[in-house]
Amino acid sequence: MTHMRPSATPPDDVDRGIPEATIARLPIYLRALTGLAERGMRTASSEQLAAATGVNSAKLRKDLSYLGSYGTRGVGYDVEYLRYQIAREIGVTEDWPVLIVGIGNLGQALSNYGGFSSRGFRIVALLDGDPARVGEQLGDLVISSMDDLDSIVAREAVSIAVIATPGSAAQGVVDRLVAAGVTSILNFAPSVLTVPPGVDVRKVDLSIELQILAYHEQRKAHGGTQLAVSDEVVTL
Amino acid sequence: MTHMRPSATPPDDVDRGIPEATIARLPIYLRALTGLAERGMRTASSEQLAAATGVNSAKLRKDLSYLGSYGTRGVGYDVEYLRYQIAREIGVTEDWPVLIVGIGNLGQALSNYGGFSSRGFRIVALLDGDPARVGEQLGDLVISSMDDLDSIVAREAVSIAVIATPGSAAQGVVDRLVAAGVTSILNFAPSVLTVPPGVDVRKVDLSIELQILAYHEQRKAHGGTQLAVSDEVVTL
DNA sequence: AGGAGTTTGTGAACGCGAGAACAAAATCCA
DNA sequence: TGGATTTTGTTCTCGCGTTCACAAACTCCT
Repeated sequence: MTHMRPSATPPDDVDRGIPEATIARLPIYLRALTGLAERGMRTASSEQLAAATGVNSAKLRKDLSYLGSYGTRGVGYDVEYLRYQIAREIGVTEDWPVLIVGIGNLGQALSNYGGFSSRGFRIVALLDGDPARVGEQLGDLVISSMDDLDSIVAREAVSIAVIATPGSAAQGVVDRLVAAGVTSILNFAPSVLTVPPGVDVRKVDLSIELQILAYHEQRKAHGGTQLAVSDEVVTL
Repeated sequence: MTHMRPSATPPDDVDRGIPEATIARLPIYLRALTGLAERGMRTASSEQLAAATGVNSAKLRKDLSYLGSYGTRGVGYDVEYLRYQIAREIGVTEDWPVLIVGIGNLGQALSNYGGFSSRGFRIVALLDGDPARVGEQLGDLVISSMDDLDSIVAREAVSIAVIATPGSAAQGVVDRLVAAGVTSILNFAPSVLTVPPGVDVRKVDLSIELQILAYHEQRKAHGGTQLAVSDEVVTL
C-alpha cells in the first residue's frame, strides 16, 4: 500500500475515512480473532466471526472491506493475518504509554487490571492530587504528584490519559493534561469535559449505563402503556 | 399528563417509542439538572442546558419534546419540574436494588462507589464464585456465595445485576443470573454474552475505549497517509 | 394594550449506518 | 476440465438520528 494504485480511486487512498461505527467494532473483531487464534483456528469465515462477536455477518464483511480485501472468497479470513491487519489499523502493534490520574478505588482497580498489556497499552504512571498519597507503592508503580505531570508526559511520550478523579476535579485535571501535551482522554468522572479541538475525549459513565437499563426495566415491569406511575412507583 | 389531550394523537399515547438515542441522553440531562438545581437555578433554557451537557440545543429540545411539553416558550424549563419528569421517565424516582457479581478489583471499586444512591440505585448484595472470599466484609455488605443467588434475587426483588468477573466466568454467571430472574445486566467482563430475549445487556469495555482512542491518536501522529509502519513485523 | 424580544416545539432536509441480496472469485470433487 | 459449492466484496434500499429553520407561544417594557 505504499505503492500507488493506478486506477480509478481518488488520490487520498484506501483507508481514508473509515466510518466511526466501524472503528468502534474493530477492537471487538481483534479480541475475537485473538481468541480464535489461541484455540488454534487458522481461518475463519465472516459467519464464524459474526457468531463470535455478536455482529451481523454482512456488517462485519463491510467493516473489514474498509481495511482492504483481506479475505479469500470461498475460504474466509486468515485469522493471524487479519488479526495483525486490524491491530495495525487500530495502531496497537506496539504498546501505548498510558497514565492514570486519580488513584481512588477505581484508579487502583484500573492500575491492577492485567488486560492492558495484551491489548496494546502500558500504564507508565499513576498521579494523584492528594499529597498524602504521593510516594505510595501500587504494584510496581509509585504514585506521583501532579507537579510531575509535565516531566512524565515528556519522558514517557504519553499521549493517552485516564481520568478517575471525582467529578469536581476532572475539568482542572483535563486542562493540565492538555497543557502537558496529552491529546486523548478516557474519562470516568461524571462530568462534561471541555477540551480544545484536536483532543479526543471518551466517557465511561456507570450511572448512565445503569439508568438506561432501568428505563427498559421499568418498561418491562408495567408492560402496557403507563399504568400508575403516579405515586411511588408501585414497582410490582 | 394524566389528562387526555383531545386532539389528533393516536390512542397509544405520549411516551410510546422514545428513540434509543434520546434515552441514552436522558441521564445526562438529569445529572445536569441536578447540578443546576443545587446551584439554585430555578429555570433553564435549552441553550443553557445544551452548554451544561455538551448536547446541541435543538437536539436537546427534540429529546425533551418526546417526554411531553414541559417547557414554556419565552422562558425555558423549570429545573426542578423537568428533573422530576426525567427521573420518572427513566424510572429512578425510587432506588433499584442492584447486585454485583465478581468482587475483584473492579467489583470492590464499584461497591465502594458512593454515587449510586443519589442516582437511583442501591447495592444490595456482593457475590463471588471463590468460596474463600465468601463472608468477607466490605463496607456494610458481606460477600455472599453464588449459591445464595436465587434467594437474594427473590428476597430483594433484584432485576439489575453488574458483572465484574473475569471474562471466562461471565457467560456462566449470566446464565445463572437469568435463571434466577435478573433481566438487566451491565457487563464489565470482556466477553460477548448470549442471553434470551427479554434480557438487556449493556457492555462497558475499557480496552475497547482505549483502542478507539489509540486509532485516532495514531491518525493524529502521522498526519497524512501511512508513513512508516514498516520496520520489523513486515509479515505481509 | 401592543409591539419587541425570547425561547420552545416541530416540520423538513440530509447524511450515516444497517441489512438484504447478489455477482465475482476461489475451492472442491467427480 | 467443468460444474457445484462456499464465501467474500459491494450495491442498493431503508430507517434512524441530527441539524436547520421557523412558526407558535410566552414575557417584558413602554
